Amino acid sequence: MAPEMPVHPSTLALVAILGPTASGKSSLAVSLAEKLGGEVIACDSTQVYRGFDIGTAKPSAAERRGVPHHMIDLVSPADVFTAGEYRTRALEVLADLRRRHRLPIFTVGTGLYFRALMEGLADAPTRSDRVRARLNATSAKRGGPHLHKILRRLDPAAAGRISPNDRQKLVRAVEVCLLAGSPLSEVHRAGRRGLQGYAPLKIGLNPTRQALYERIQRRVHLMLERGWSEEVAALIADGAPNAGKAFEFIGYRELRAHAEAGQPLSSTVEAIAQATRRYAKRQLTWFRRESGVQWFAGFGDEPETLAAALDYLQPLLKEFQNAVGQPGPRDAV
RNA sequence: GGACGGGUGGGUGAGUGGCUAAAACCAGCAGACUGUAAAUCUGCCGCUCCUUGCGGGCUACGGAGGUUCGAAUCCUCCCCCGUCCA
Repeated sequence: MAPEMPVHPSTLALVAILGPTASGKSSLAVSLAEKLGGEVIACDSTQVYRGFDIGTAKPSAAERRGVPHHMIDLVSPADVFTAGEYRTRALEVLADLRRRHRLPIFTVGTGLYFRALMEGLADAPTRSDRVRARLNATSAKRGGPHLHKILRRLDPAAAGRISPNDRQKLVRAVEVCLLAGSPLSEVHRAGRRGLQGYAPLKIGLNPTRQALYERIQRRVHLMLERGWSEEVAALIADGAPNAGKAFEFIGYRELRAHAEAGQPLSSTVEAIAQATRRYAKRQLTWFRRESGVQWFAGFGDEPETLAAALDYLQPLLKEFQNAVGQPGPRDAV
């Protein structure tokens, strides 16, 4: 989307490709990077984990075709990575690309991370495992709605927005209230600082539901053929913690259950495909709300989609100085 | 050929006379989501009409009849499936 305001000389373009899993974001990103002088920045909560490669659809060296990729393989399986860390580190990457005059191209699978980057996060305390342990213990003892009662006292407005059954969000809300010493709603009201100096050009991939579901089904098999089970076995052998966040990822939890409890492979495959479909749906729900997205009907690896995306982007990119294929910085207007 | 058991909404499956358009779960669809987000949570889910109401009509528990004020639920016959006996 073209920026509404007059373009300040220091404003740079930023391309973001949004789409559900298996819609071909990575492929399109690499092609665009080649054509436009860009580098790829993954915006994906799972690809930051080292060792979790096949099931997170991390692009292989061959698929990257020499285009630099960022925000991949940042942490080990035992770590907990968060939206806040994503923002911090992605800002560093952006600064680096700015210095080198490269066009940032995001592949966005995790809507929250992208929003955290673009709109910022409130100045809230980071997660505290100590507080969480306490909250989880009491809520386990006193029942689910107990947390909700606490939150109603601390922050009635937030309590109104969060379901009494939503333990995860309740824990976070209470945690912030306790650590910040003021209601979460107030912390949010204080505002957040969004990304400055960039004009986001958003491309959405939206193949038909049926085609997407078929591709998901095929991709599960493909990943297994590439050695997904072996990867999981190796991760278990290397001591990747069972309780760790990374083993919550789709497919990894199912394959671990398959390896450990001996679930039949066919039902495992079905479970993975199903979970992936539901995930894709949630992603689409999120992306539909994203403003200024130019939607394309096909998959990102189809030549027509690439051509259409270029048609859309190239005229817009003329305004900015960080896209190659342009005659450099323009000195006359 | 005989003896049992069973056929319920897209699937699994509860329901043995009215409170049942029919539990629950799954699938599907829609939505929310500011540090776990591939997570977590919410709503809808036979068709249809409108004055959108704990509203009206229609269709529905293998098929056809019957009993009853009232049947997915009881009876009769038929069809299909499973197990066992011949």
